Amino acid sequence: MDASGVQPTSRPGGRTARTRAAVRDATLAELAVHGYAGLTVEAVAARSGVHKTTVYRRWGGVDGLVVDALALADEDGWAPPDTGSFERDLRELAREVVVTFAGTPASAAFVAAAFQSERAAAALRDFYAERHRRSAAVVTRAVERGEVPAGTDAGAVVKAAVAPFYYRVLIAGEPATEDLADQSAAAVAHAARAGLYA
Amino acid sequence: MDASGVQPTSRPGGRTARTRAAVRDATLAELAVHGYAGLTVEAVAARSGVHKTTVYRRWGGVDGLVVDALALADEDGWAPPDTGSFERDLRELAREVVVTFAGTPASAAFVAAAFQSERAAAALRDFYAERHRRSAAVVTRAVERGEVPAGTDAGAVVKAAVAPFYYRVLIAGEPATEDLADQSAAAVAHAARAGLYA
DNA sequence: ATGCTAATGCAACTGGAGTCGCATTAAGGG
DNA sequence: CCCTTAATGCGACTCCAGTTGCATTAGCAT
Repeated sequence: MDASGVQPTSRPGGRTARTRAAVRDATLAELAVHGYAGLTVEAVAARSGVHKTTVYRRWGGVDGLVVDALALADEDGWAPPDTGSFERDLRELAREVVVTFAGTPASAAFVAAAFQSERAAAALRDFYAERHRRSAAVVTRAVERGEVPAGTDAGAVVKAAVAPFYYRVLIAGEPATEDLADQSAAAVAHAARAGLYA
Repeated sequence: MDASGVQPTSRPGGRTARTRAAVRDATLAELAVHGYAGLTVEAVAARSGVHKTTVYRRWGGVDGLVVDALALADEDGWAPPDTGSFERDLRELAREVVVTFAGTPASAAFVAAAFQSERAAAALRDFYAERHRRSAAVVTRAVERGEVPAGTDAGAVVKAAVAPFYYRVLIAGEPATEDLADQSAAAVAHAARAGLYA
């Protein structure tokens, strides 16, 4: 599938690439200032210097802008932590979530977009599926080291460790701290070692 | 605070009450069919037989409609399970989340609304704060029975147990099953008994 | 270089969300 | 029962997101 969500072009030359980059940058800037609820095609067009008709034609609307921005995040070379210790890996994973939400204003916007648009929802599902696929290595290595019993559900472990932060920040509207990351990682690691995620 | 979010009326007589009930019902019906993204004041007005001007005046917009509907859920007499066992209580709590999301189309809409409107976000925060306040009894009773060490953070325990379901259903876009509820409850109970949420 | 055409720019148009001023209805007090 | 006025009904109006037809610019092949 076309990871970007933007219609492929048969003429990917200089101007087209410049347009796309300008729109992408403008989208992230607008998201940082106004959030998804305040994201408008018109503002992105004005900020990027690209005509709004062009934005509508190539991105389809605000949801397409977000999908394109999300595809960027998917293309980064992210890899899960590898500290040599299961619990420390989980802790780093959880801390990363906290830091990302605090430092990347667009992250909550991606979730907000998913609630408004099926296209954005599909892109977000793909994004998280890929993250979880990569994160499974944390559990695999723990099994190899004998820290965790074989047959442990890697996906369930990773999701249990990070879910409280998404829940607090996005659903319940509470702040999340790194202390909570330590607590969550310790609790999940303890249960996983006992074989409760098998 | 005015739990409903609707402007209080100095004439709460028959017609006003009928109007509000009709609009509330229409809102829930529209949410069930179109979700929050497809919720329009015009459709609610048409379905309820109330003029759209009235809806705008009393509810302010689509977000107000959702806030009012959410206030209803807040007024129910919900109480956390009390099975006599810590782990079974947690399991019931988690299963309730799964069942509610499967059976109440409006539940996801409340979260979606919170991403679009500060009013809705505040209402949802209040809703969850109240839920957690009531749920803390599960942990309190477990402490009294000696199942869990004193000083355990009740909020953290409850959130850890239910967060994976919100995460899966709302963020990652995966289905949630009752089997996962059992797994989550067992893992959290195990960690709590070990004093990891103190 | 030059012609073809994909990609973009541009302005006018459409449609629906939300507002406003005024008319009408009915709740509640006397 | 009648009077006051809160609450609602009603239609016209504004405003902005999104669309459309046509003009212009610039990739890319020859």
